[in-house]
Amino acid sequence: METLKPTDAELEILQVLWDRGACTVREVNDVLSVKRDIGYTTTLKFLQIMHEKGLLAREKDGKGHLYVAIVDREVTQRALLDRFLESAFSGSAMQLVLQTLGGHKASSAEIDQIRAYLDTLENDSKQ
Amino acid sequence: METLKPTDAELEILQVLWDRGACTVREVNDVLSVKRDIGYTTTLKFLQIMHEKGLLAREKDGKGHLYVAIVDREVTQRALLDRFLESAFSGSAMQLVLQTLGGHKASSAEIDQIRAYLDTLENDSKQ
DNA sequence: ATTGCATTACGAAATGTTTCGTAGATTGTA
DNA sequence: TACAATCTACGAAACATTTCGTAATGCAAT
Repeated sequence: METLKPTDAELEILQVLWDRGACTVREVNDVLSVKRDIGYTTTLKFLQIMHEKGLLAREKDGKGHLYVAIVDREVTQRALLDRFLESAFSGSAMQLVLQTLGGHKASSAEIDQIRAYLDTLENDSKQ
Repeated sequence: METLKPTDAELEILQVLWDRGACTVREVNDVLSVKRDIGYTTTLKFLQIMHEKGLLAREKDGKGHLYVAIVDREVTQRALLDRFLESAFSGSAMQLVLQTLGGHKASSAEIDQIRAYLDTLENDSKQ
């Protein structure tokens, strides 16, 4: 089993498909075009490559195709996170969490949510 | 100002230099060799490239050189984190924190440390 | 059936990254 | 001084990723 390691462009497309479900090439391209210049056939090529790699499924839809993500969002994020944690933070989850909390203002509600989650972590470890 | 975006190999080397301070090519190569096969001149080439790019400084040291990281560890990690957060988690710091806490067991002490930090965050926001 | 338009398929150029071979330079020691 | 060991510089191959041009195909409306 090949390690799950989408390229930047592939990840960009996965986000679109995770958010919106099955899409045509044109739909994906329209979304990507908002953020940056990209040709239609470039987007098409990415989708074809990702389909070959087994990241996406596709089905016929009238003239063209619908593409849909096969790989699970959370599973993929977890794999990416593990890799990133190791390469950028030498595996220190603690440092990553503190840096994240420090750099991106969280609302009181979010802070409470994290507290609640910490509580469950602590309780679980005491079983 | 060019965006701070070290490649994987460059990041690997930065970690070594951040941990150990100024190093010779041989020292860096010895560290990298523990994790994977890599030729001496490969390591040398990386250090030269990183020096050209302005990521590293170097000074003469007897026969060879000593290389030292110019870019700051926390600044670099922050830049990497921002990019990663956007590309892998669509910018949701919350999701990233929860996934990190969920996947990597933290000690009670670490959990307490995070709680303490959340407290300061909440207090600061009330000023 | 023919035309026109959107789509697909293919291939390859352009770019970025990693890897190392080879040649030449430097230093310490016999 | 000359030899051996170690280091640097350079260039290029190997590999991965991104990008798009062009040609072929499918479909719909005339």
